[in-house]
Amino acid sequence: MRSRLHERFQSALRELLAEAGSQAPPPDFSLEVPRNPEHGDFACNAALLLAKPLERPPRQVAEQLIARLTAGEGVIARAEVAGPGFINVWLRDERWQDLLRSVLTQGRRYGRSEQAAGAQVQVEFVSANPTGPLTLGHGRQAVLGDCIARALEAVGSRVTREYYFNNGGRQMRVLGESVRARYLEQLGRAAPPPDTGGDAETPWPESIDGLPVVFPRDGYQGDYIGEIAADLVARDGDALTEEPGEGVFREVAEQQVFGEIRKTLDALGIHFDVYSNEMALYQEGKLEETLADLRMRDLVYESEGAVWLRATALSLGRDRVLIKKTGEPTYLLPDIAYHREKFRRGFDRIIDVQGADHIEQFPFVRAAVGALGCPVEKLELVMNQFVTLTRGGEQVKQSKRRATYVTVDELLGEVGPDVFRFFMVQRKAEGHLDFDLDLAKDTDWKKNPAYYVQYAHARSCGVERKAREQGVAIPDAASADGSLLSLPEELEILKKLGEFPDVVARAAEAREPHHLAYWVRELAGLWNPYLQDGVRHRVLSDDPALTSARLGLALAVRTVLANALECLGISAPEQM
RNA sequence: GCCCCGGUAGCUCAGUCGGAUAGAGCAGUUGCCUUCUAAGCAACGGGUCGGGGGUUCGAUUCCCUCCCGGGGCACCA
Repeated sequence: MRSRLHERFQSALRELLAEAGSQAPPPDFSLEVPRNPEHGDFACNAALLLAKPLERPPRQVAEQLIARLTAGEGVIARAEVAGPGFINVWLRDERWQDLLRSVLTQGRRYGRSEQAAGAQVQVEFVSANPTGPLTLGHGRQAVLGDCIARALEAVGSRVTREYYFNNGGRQMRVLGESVRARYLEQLGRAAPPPDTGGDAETPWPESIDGLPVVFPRDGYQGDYIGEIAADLVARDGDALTEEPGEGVFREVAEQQVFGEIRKTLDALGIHFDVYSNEMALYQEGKLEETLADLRMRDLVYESEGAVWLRATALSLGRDRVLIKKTGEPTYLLPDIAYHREKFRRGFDRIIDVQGADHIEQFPFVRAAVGALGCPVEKLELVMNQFVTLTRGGEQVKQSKRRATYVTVDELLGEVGPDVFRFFMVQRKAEGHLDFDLDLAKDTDWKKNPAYYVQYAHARSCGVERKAREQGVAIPDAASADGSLLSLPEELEILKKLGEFPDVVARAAEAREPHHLAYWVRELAGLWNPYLQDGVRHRVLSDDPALTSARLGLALAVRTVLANALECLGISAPEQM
């Protein structure tokens, strides 16, 4: 609806400019749905922008534009100049009523488009290393990344969802050592680690009561480590006590932890197309290759026994270590190699979704792959801030170190995936998110926005069920007739439905799926009261024509609610 | 100290590449209504858009500066 009107404005602008002998291209004007309905269905600021190049007062320009817009047949019912020179436009009611038919015709496709048809996009997200269960921050990112992917798919992109993890470095070794220590403890061959209260100054004894302390100082304290160890004891008894290093334990732990992560993601309805890892890059020689190519461009030097990236030559603030003096790479080198592979795989667009604690690294990766000749304008970063959890009106303390953080699994157990997803996606990514557990657990549909939206859908289905029971014919795309939908609230709902394709497009382009969550809440906020009223208007009434029209509206709203929820990966139940 | 992100109603937050009288939900007050699924509708109250300066027809939005909160500034991930 908006895009057609936008074209009309654009051609009117061109005419006006040409007439005045101006070579200037039409300015980038706005055409928006105004907050205040008294300002029309759409409001346009074009005349204000054109006033200067045309050297005429804005209101006069507006008049001339209106004359051109309203000439000939009309989707436009009326247009008027307002304020300093805005043009407010009202469309004919029929234009909105026709939406009923077009929504029902398009069905599940309504809202989708081909704006980005065929674009190959990679979205990399979560990418948590398999050292423990997913935390709320990961959960937020999982939902965010998946919703971005869904929005992109809705505008025609072909999306590869990808999960990359580091499994070659020190953290995985510590993971293995932690499991080994618990294993030995359970067999009575090692002492449990002392509680230092997280204080790095407290000494770490080599043994307690004659038993060695094997648990590493920076080991993983979560219960899941002990569980993995217990599995090993049950499976192999004490056969592993003589294992030389942490290797066996590390492999088992990685497999187990990663399996759990995938289960969690499954429960969230998130499925990755590709899992990449650091070890594969090693095995394929990608690190050496990348290092050699960087060296060729004089971006590598050695100092203090380490190998450095000369990032200052790429106008970054400082140089950074690529290979530690221990001979082990930092995460920077594999990250650079990995991103280079992304470019080689031919994506049109590469989107990294990363937590706020990771963004420091991004400029270095981008600069490095840029220096290696990759078209970095295709690479973009979506950053997401942390999640805090509020329970009983108080913030829940989270400490990764002491493993007292709340996991995605725990929360899913309390609220289920639909509520979890809705709450995680409803805030813009770059802002902090306060997860209000009391509200999330509240099953009162009126209060809990996730249920409120789902309930709007379920109710519409209920209306249809009731209609069938009463033997009322269910309208379809061919028989639906919106022309009887003339109550203000009905037109308002139709206009809302008309916004949906624009909302999807915006969510996709801006990588901001929270707009969808807001918008669908607004639609439900119009529809639930409409159904609730039942006095001023009933869907099922004595008037067959009106019943058919309103039933058509119910079907259309239900379709759009379902489509919007689909974009958010949330189910649209037919009953609640 | 430097970098990134926030600061909008009592609370949680939207706010369209600069637009008109700044919005929603929840919470509060008042009146009405009694339902196609679990009550809804209407009205009211509530704001120096963190402070100050600048840019211009116009700034919550852009620039500068300061304050507050979160995160980051490793040969940790």
